[in-house]
Amino acid sequence: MKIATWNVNSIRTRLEQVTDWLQTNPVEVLCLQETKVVDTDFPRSAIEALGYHLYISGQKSYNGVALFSKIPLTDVSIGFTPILGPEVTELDEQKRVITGVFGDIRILNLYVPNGSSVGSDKYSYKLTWLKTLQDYLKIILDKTDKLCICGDFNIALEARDIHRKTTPNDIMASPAERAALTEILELGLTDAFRLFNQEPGQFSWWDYRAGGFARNRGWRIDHHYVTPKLKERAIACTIDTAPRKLLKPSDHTPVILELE
Amino acid sequence: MKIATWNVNSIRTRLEQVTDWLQTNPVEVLCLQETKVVDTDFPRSAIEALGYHLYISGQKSYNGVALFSKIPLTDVSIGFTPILGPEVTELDEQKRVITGVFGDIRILNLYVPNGSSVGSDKYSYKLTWLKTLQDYLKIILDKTDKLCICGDFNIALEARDIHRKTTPNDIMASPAERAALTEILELGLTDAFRLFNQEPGQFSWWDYRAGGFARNRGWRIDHHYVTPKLKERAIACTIDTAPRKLLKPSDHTPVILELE
DNA sequence: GTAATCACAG
DNA sequence: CTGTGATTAC
Repeated sequence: MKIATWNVNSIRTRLEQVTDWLQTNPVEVLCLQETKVVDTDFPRSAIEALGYHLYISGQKSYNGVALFSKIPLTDVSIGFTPILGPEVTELDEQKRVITGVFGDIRILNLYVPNGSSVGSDKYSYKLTWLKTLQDYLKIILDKTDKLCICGDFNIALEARDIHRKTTPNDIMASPAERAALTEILELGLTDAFRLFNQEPGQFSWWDYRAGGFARNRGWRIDHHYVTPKLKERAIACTIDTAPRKLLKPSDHTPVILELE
Repeated sequence: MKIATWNVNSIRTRLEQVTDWLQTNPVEVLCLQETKVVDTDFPRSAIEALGYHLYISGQKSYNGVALFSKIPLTDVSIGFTPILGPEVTELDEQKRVITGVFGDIRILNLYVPNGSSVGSDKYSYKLTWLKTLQDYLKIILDKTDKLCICGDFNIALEARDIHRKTTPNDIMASPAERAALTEILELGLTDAFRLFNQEPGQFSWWDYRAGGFARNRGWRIDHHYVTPKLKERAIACTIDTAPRKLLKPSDHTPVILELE
């Protein structure tokens, strides 16, 4: 089975590209981020017409996540609150978390905050959010040993995941962000992409500005993280750059994990 | 020779439609209104590539007029000020007037203010502007007997030029507007379109809202007004509705005057 | 209904 | 550079 993740930067603007992609890439599960639309305006029918069940959590203008699945998901939940309780409802105002179970695999789709710039209020929010995610995962991992977390993490952990040298002041590569994500992975999660590919220059996002894609000035910030039980079943993990080459593309491109 | 007028509602948005139209309608002169772009950003080269000389006067966001001509124009001037002097510079802040001479014919391209609603500040501005136009034309007509004024007048003089009954409160059909334009025409100008067509339901503008074009709920507000010497040479005056049928059209469509 | 700008976010 | 949304204008 295949599980893909794609930050589409507006599902309404990208709908045709998403449906086209699903027709040539009929993955079992597609995790979207930055849908940028409230649930009532989500273009459900175009996706349902392709045989997918939809689970969505969106807001006006910003953020928003969606899960498309070939079979109905069970135990779907939205946000941190269902697991962590009412102390975290404020963090759920931004729609960044949705999860459900496909067969025996829990899939968690995340849109990690960008953080804007190191030291900003948004940076603090990102670190708080990651700490909360860690708390959330501890509970989830008590309940399942087959978890696949995927999404736009807005963090690149290693130099080879970035087209240029970075400094501690670079958002998405700062020590505190990397430490927060590393602590999370130490709960027992593996970067599925690096099971199969050790090359530098493997990117999933290229800034729209200054011809980032044309010059391959990208970052690998869209990830699949899996528990040991799923690591055993991983067959491939690939980045599909084709959608990024289209006219009016998202700044991100899909990443696909294949499990047996 | 053919002289066309077209309110394009943004030359940048409509550029391809304009160049397509000029290729099938290689008129000698095209007068544009509502170009909505400052002169430095006007897409000159696409028009020049079709063999036209350009004379433009634009501003940011609003208004803006342009003259395209197959041969260089002489005695080009912009605004009322070159003729009426510094007392009218304030009226020239909005770019609505451009003129030049093609062979022996002076062409004056106008974008008359819309006026918003009867009694508003913009309505007063429209009436003041029309009074100033009258002063301007008195001087122009002292110098030439071959004048063709064309543009978006934002006034329909007769009931047959409008799809519905109007009241004195209707902008573009109010008595004061009609009187102001009638006084101008009494300087010796003739509506070229009505030399050839007496039918009602001949429109050049349809509101984008409520399917105005589909229901033919239009107004004839784009005109050619000519002096007697040009009236003698007029062969035809037609409205080309084809561009209004395209995807993402201007709300106006071209009107073409043919002279011998 | 369509387009332009601005402010905001990424 | 791209997207959304508020605003203004026609």
